[in-house]
Amino acid sequence: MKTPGEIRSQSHADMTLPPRCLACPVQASSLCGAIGEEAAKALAAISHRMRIPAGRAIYGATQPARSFAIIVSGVVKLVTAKPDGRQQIVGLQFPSDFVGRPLMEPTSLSAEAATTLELCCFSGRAFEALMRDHPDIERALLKRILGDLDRARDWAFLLGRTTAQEKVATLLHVIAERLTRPPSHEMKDEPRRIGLSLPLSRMEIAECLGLRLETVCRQMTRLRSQGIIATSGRRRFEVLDMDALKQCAPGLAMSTPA
Amino acid sequence: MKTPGEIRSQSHADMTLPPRCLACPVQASSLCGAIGEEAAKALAAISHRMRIPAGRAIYGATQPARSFAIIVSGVVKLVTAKPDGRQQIVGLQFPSDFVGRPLMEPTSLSAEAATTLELCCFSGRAFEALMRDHPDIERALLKRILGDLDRARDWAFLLGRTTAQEKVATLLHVIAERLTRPPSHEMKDEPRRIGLSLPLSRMEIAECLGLRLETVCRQMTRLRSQGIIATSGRRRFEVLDMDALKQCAPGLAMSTPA
DNA sequence: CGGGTCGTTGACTCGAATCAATATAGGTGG
DNA sequence: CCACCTATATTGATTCGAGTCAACGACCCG
Repeated sequence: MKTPGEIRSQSHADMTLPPRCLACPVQASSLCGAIGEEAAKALAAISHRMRIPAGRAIYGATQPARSFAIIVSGVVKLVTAKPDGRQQIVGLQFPSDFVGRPLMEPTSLSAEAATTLELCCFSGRAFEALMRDHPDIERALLKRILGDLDRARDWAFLLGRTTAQEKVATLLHVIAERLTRPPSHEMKDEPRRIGLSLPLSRMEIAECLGLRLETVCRQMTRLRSQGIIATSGRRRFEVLDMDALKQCAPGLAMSTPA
Repeated sequence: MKTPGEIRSQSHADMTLPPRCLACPVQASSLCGAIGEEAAKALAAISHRMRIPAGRAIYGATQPARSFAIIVSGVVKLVTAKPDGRQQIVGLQFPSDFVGRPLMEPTSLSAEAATTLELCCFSGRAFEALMRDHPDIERALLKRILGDLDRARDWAFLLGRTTAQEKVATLLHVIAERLTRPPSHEMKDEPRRIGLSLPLSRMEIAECLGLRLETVCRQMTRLRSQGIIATSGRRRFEVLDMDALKQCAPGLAMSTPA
């Protein structure tokens, strides 16, 4: 590794963000958009794009990988599995979210690609070193983790205090919100109808919500018969009436990214 | 690494930790024990002890208080309440845990004293300023928040994938663990029997676990009839067989503090 | 010592789980 | 390209755990 001398500070002035950053769909709403220009350039210098197929584990028991990433496209599911076979998806990470556990030892939690992913990766060592040099990176990360914490707690409310109907409606609403505005768009004329590709199977939805897959099916059938959503094929689905969907969901502060 | 400012470290050198810190039961296991001596002294300089009666809100909708604290004794419950009246306790904070939301706007989450509390408080502004000057404070905080995040996700597993029996057993186990070793004691000869004062009412336990209070009662009765726990009065309870209790609880990585 | 809150227990209901049978999508090889 | 095949999704019938409603009992306060 280069000594932290002249190269870093001097050549930063004329360094420019690489084209992939300038064209990055999540730049504005991700960690890189929340830090100073100099830090952003330094971060860009250690980043590389990576494409990961659906189903692959990013980290977990098998791979305690000390490497971090920002999601450019796709969805990551965070799974806890217990020895007796039960498992629960305890969180979803969407484009612009951060994935990884800087400073912390790996736990029983694992992260898997729910869909094909495009990641902007940072090697663990380099990222942690950069955090030390650039306080604003550390601060931005802290804010983001605090956002994750809020969402984890909203998730707990969802699991503890709602009916199957509300659970399914809320999850679909969150997915629709997070996947239809890849960059944190201002909510202009929010369209009533939107169509998208569901990043999760019925089984995975059930694992998110602490339900059985049959129950998820039934609730989706119900929402379909109420004219709130439509589905075709296994993954394509459409929100026909966003307001009605929101109606079915309790509180939900979950949608807002960190 | 200690290039910046001999002056600072020198003037701090003759400062000493106040007596209340030296005698503090949670010093070693809390944030202050995870930072450098200089930072610890600076933190001590802006801290003050505060006693809060059970039931009082620490922050929340009513009081978006920008002030932070470390719990010296007592238990804090984190509550989300929705307009329709439903509410869920989404986390408990025990002695040595950090309470507050630096850098973040207040949310719908509120924190309340479950028992009488003894807090070591920091004014929000001063603490945030100190974070800027002392990277190790910020780093320690980040680690702690990551620990909270893990626990929040364990909580989600508990709510989503377990029976009423397991929920109650797990919560009692966590409470017993966290309240019987105020400082992070090494697990020596873990006693089979321990007695303590339950920090939560049956109703609050139910709110933690997404259950009804009658269900909590029934499960406690069951554990009692199995000879695993004993209760007397409303708040006093005793673990008669720690192993059996652990047996009833699934995974639970929840007990370990950040 | 009385009153009210909190806890316990019982009888019954209901929502989601479970068990089981099809139906459909979407990929594969002929 | 089509027919087949398997994983996934849907629907139905039934069971069971937790919720609900209700009564009673115990603790703790003044």
